[in-house]
Amino acid sequence: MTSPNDVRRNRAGLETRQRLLAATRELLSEVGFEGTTVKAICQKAEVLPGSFYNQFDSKDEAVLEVMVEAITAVDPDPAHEGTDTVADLIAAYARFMVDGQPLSRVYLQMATSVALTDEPIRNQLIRHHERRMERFIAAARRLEPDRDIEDIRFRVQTLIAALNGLGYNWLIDAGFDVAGHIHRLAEQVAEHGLP
Amino acid sequence: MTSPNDVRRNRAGLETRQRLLAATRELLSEVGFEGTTVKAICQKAEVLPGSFYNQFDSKDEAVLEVMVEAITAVDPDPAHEGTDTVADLIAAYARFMVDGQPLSRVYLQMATSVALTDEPIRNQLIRHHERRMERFIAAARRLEPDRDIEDIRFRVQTLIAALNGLGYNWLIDAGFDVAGHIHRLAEQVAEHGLP
DNA sequence: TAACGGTTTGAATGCACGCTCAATTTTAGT
DNA sequence: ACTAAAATTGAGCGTGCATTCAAACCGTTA
Repeated sequence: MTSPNDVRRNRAGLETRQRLLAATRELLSEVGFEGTTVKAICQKAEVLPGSFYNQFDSKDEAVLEVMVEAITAVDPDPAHEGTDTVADLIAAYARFMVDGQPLSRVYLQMATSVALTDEPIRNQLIRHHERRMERFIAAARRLEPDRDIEDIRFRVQTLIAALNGLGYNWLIDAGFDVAGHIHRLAEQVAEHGLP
Repeated sequence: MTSPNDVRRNRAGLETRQRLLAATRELLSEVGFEGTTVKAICQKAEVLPGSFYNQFDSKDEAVLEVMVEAITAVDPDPAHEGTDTVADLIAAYARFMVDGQPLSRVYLQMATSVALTDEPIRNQLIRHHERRMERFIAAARRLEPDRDIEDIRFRVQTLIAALNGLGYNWLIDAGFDVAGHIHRLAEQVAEHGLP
């Protein structure tokens, strides 16, 4: 066991761990899961394979840690839960996309690669998605209390799908202005309610 | 060269080729690009590796063929271009998703895995996406001729992103009712115009 | 400063991958 | 039936992957 929680570590070791995690993040975001090899991680982190395995039991352990990081990073500012508006939530997603790099790119990629074959990751993603849905729905009911709850649910699902879809556009075509597009979407919702 | 166009082939060879392509489609859809190994393809097609390489120069050639297949399959009924409505196009996408399996799953996966590192595939995807945008925009202008063209462009982009996003939901959570959701979306557009 | 233990080293291991090939069998035109 | 080309066989090759390990190296603390 070399898990960081049950072993007394030196400062040097913790630094190495951080460098390895940063390298894993960047590689996952740039070249995807296939291209993220232990050798590449070690080269980027300027560390030899033996040190990698002093910090992690396996390659998957490092990758998993970055992915869980990515999933939790999508949920912005949990303190405001219960008071944020739909426009707030949409804007927060745009911010996560652009400022949250490279983690945001990892998040988008994950959904259609590792999540398909890795049961725990998939379940975590699905649970996260449901939580996000509920938060959007709560905000939408505050915005339009009179609208039918089923209708709100349907519209929120479509809205979140659109946000993710725009993210995928951006993932493939780096020139696509996600932030601008999502910002305009947020304005529209603020003015005219859910689409 | 073992390309099927410039070599005289026997019936047996063509059948083997079809079986190998079918196996590749299914594997890409079920286990993604990583899990799709030559050995797995051959086992599923009940063929030995030597025969695979009698039909294809490389694993990538077979995978590429399936991916191009998937990209072109999204464009439904090109004959109706110029007369179809937005609701038609949306409904056609729902049909492709459900009936077009396993090709539709390959299409969705591709965008966030292979397309990131494979330049030709990425360009083909981007070009395809633009063509689809134009077709939706043309239909939207027929539906609402008075609306500002930039506004239509923005709404269509959001709409297509939502369709793709719903597809990704379904990719991860097989229980998600894409067809139903997209159908409801088509109805809404038919009644109240673009969201 | 001694010594215990975490850290780094880098060569080495085993394995799964894509891919090859000479021998053999099957197909199809004559 | 003959024959030339196509298809199949399956052992085997090289490569690059994740991972291991004994030895050397330092940080920390008593």
